[in-house]
Amino acid sequence: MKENTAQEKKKRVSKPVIKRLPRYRRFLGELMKEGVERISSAKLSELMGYTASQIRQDLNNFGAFGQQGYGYKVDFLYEQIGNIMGLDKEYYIIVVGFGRLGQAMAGYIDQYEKQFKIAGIFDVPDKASSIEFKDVYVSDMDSLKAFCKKHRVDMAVLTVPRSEAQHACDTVVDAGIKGIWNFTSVDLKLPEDVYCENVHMSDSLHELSYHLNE
Amino acid sequence: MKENTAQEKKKRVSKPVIKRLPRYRRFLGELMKEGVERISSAKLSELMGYTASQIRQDLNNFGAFGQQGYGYKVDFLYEQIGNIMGLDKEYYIIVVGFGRLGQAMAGYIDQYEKQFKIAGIFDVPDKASSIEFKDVYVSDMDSLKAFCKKHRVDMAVLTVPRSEAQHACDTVVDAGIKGIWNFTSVDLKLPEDVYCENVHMSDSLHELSYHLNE
DNA sequence: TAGATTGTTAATCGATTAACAATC
DNA sequence: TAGATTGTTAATCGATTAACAATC
Repeated sequence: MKENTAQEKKKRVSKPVIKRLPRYRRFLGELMKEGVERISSAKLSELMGYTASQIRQDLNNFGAFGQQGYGYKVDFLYEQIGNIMGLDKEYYIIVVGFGRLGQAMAGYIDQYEKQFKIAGIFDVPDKASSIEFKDVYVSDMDSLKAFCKKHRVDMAVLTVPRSEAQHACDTVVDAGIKGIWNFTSVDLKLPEDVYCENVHMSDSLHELSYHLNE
Repeated sequence: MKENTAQEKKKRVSKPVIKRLPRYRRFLGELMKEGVERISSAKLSELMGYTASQIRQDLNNFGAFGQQGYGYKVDFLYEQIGNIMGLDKEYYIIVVGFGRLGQAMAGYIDQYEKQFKIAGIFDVPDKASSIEFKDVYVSDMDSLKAFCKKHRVDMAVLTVPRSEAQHACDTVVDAGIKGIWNFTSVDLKLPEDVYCENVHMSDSLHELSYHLNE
């Protein structure tokens, strides 16, 4: 994972650009469904609310995907952006914390994110093995590290209670996992080589509250 | 909600600042729990990873909450930021879509977000009234508008399937709701006076995938 | 008072937008 | 070829950081 890919030849891509990538792909996916074959940055601008200039700048961070005088081929661009984000590969995920939210996320991943596979589910002993998700049993947290030694695991979804968050995180990091999808409303302390994507529900709700009062 | 509050005397506060507010409050809340009474921007900087300069700039968008030579009183600042975000008020929420995710969110709000009250729950007829959350029955979507006429409703949590998202959104907007907490992985089309806070799970997961491949 | 730390103005940096030459 | 639209360089705008006078 450290070859000199398109992403790395150029100087580091900025955070705002990366944050926009999934949305580009999502819109292109919609266009594909509607049978649209090509699109110009101007049309995409109208659709997405970014300037055409920004769209072209964003894409040119990764390569020249368009054609002068023509625009972009929708399916080609969709695929390219997918590749840039690594969505051409498969990922094995474990779910840590299998309450309502953990179950919802496992269901979501299973149903909508085909290249992400639920490899294992972990929770405290009294919840462990009392429930089951498809063909995956819920195991005791204590067996997490051993499990990761035995099976490939690329990321962990953290859906444990606030109070368990840092401890669960430490366990997962200790097991060698490098990607965390964090739903715990806590900012986790992490080593540098582990990437954590936060879904801070509480922050999000409070921001909504702010805007209602503007 | 249009008085000349502190937020509005000064020129419009920028989006990045607003996004940081909930996180400030969260950290201050932690400090309070630990019994810390005062904190300087320098200490907070260490803790949160923003520069001290940025912290002072951010706060001074809303007023002068500190004291030269002393720093900030933790509990006072916590409360002020809460006020700025409108967290001194109560909000009535309806949950639209009561699958696993809707149930998880209702549970989360009920347990952790005390000033947000679950006023009603809506889903399609065959799910309606088959389940129940605390003292709230699940009603048919068709009754949503009438419900909002009768009861105060400040926001709607959308947790319906992708395919139903825009329709559910239209229903909610038609019922006069001005705040939407959107979990549907779809960008909703909205009138200008409705604010929508998105939790795009799919985008978030794909961003994580990107970073794993850097 | 002296020391500390804010509030605020000025300087820098980075991201967005505009412009246009390259080219399909 | 003429028209359209990209890729890319240059200009602008906004956000972050630095600096320092005000003041507790």
